[in-house]
Amino acid sequence: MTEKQLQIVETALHLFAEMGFDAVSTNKIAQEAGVSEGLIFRHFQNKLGLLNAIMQIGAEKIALFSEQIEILATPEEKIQAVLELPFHIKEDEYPFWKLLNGLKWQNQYYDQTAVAPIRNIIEKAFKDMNYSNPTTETDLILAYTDGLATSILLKSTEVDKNELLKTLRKKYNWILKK
Amino acid sequence: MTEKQLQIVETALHLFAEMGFDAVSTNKIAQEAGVSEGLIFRHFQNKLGLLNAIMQIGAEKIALFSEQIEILATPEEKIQAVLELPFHIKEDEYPFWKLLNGLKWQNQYYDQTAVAPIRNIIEKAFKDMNYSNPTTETDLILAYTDGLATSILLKSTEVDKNELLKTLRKKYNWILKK
Amino acid sequence: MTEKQLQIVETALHLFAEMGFDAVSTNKIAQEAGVSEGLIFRHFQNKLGLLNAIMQIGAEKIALFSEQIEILATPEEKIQAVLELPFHIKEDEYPFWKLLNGLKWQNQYYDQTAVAPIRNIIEKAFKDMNYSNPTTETDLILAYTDGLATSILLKSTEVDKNELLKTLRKKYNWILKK
Amino acid sequence: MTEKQLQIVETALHLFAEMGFDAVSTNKIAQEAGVSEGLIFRHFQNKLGLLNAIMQIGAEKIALFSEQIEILATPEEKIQAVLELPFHIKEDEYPFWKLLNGLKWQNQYYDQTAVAPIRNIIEKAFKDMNYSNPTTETDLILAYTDGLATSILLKSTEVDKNELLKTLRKKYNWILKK
DNA sequence: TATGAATGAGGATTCATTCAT
DNA sequence: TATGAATGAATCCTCATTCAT
Repeated sequence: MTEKQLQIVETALHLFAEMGFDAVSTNKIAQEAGVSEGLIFRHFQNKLGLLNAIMQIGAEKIALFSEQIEILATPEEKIQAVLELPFHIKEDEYPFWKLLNGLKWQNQYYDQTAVAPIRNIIEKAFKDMNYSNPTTETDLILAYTDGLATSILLKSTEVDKNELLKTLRKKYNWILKK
Repeated sequence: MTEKQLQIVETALHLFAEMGFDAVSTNKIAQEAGVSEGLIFRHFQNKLGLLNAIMQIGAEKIALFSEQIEILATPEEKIQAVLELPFHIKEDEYPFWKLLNGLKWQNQYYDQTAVAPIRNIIEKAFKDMNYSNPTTETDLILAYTDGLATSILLKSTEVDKNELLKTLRKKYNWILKK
Repeated sequence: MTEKQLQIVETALHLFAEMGFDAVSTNKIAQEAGVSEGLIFRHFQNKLGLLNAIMQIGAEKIALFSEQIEILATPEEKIQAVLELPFHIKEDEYPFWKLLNGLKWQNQYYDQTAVAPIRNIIEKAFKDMNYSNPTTETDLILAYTDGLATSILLKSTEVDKNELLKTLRKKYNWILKK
Repeated sequence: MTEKQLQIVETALHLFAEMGFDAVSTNKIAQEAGVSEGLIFRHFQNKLGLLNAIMQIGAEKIALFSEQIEILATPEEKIQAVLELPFHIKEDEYPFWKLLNGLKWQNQYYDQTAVAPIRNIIEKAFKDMNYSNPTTETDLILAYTDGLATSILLKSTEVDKNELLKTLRKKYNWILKK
């Protein structure tokens, strides 16, 4: 990716994350990125192509996350790691996660392949732990993860992440109790 | 509200919920509602006015929920009731909740006054139970609620709600453990 | 058709005829027609829809021509009538014929169904006259008609139509000779 | 002309001929010619310059035709030769003639100097034959030529050129009759 | 010579909104 | 109340053209 392509992608990501894909015009992206509008289309074909490029970059980051989790020793550690994922998102990755979460609610654009690897890890972990209903347990864990991420991403200034994590950890033995 | 106003509101709600506010044109709403485009503006001033009307109706429903919860006897029951809210959303209320969740990620449109009453209930419940950190506990409960709602709303066909609720309930004593 | 629709169709026809379909912008049509650009799309969906509307109107005129020719008594009269068609095009119909001729050379847009009825008349006439090769004779007549139309439409100021017709008529007995 | 220049000219000619000058983008020409878009402008200044280059090459070919006709012995032979020109266009010259014919109908682009020499030959021939109205006779011959060319160029697959020429030739004595 | 990134004006089209009826 | 014609600003996108390499 050239520098200008990166500028476009970064700018678009931030704008999409804050305002939503449809609420951001290509003109606005171009202006804020300091490039001509035409350049967006030369590099990404169309607005959706730009979104896809952004999502692909994000999907690669998620894949990295997954790999790091998969090498953990025990299923319990894996589950805990996923549950704590929201707490380890760096601030500069917030826009991507905001975008991903926002798109979930628009069935024209949402492609859930990006997050699928994470679900697989959890489901396998519960199976390894011989849970009778690994799918349901997975749903519960992911719902919790999802809710925590939402809280952190949207209320970052108000929520005390450390306090939240500390309190969450006290509940682990119960969360995992069969 | 006249019948035509209702048609407009209902149609818009469904479309907004599935596609997102910005992705739905007033023309599309008018067509699907079987009314003229002008009528939307006569009744709701502008597109945002229509959204506000929808949100107000929804806020009233949430207020009803809140009232029903507030009359419960113990704080534990209240917390449990909130946590189980997602399981009691009727299918015809899905669109409103989808819309609300989608809008959360677009800071131009989101108004969180609608859901504030619920937070107040939980926070007060934890205080009544003499928790040392009621705010954090509230955040955790609401995050879980939020995640469960997301799961149910977006994967309604795949998720077995009964199974999920049964498994969730097994964890209550721990969830609430100080 | 409302008055504004007619204005659009008329203006577009003239511009398309003089400059070619692709060389005329919808903005230009709107300005010259004294309407907003949006109105073109409300009434005709898109630029091609506008072209189709124009062509349909023209096709109806051609159909009228055909009917008038078909009621002639003898095959010879019919052939002569077709050959003289170019001389009877009224000035206000020039734009349509210019457009039709220009489009012939662009295989994206050309639809030859409009002129098909005329060919049928000629071919049948030659059959009725027991020509051994009615198809070829038809090709020759239509080529001549086509060339005459081209000459008249493009060089109207320079060509003396009366003189041309007079000279043409001297050749009829030979043109039709088997 | 370098090889790349030729590629550009050839490709552009074919595309212009099939789709029309305005309907072909320089980008498309570059892609189909396998060169960069910038090269078109280095060699031909602008899109119109490319068209002019094409037309000039064609004009030279027409000039060659003219010379071959002018050396014929009698005026009758010359007229016949022009009338039969369409039958002697080689398939690889079709695109140029198609382009020329298409441009006739777009008064921004059309330059009729290319075909002027042919008209002069005919007009002189009729004068040499002491026709009283050589201009009108010329118009008729050229209209016929033009119509025949149109038929051959646009319906090459359907029209049997040999049959057409044979039938045409039967009519010569009459065509030329004063 | 040749490339391809970059531009910005202009393209068709859609949009929310207004207005006469 | 309700329609639907009409608007014009804004949308996404394409275009011919330029320029650094």
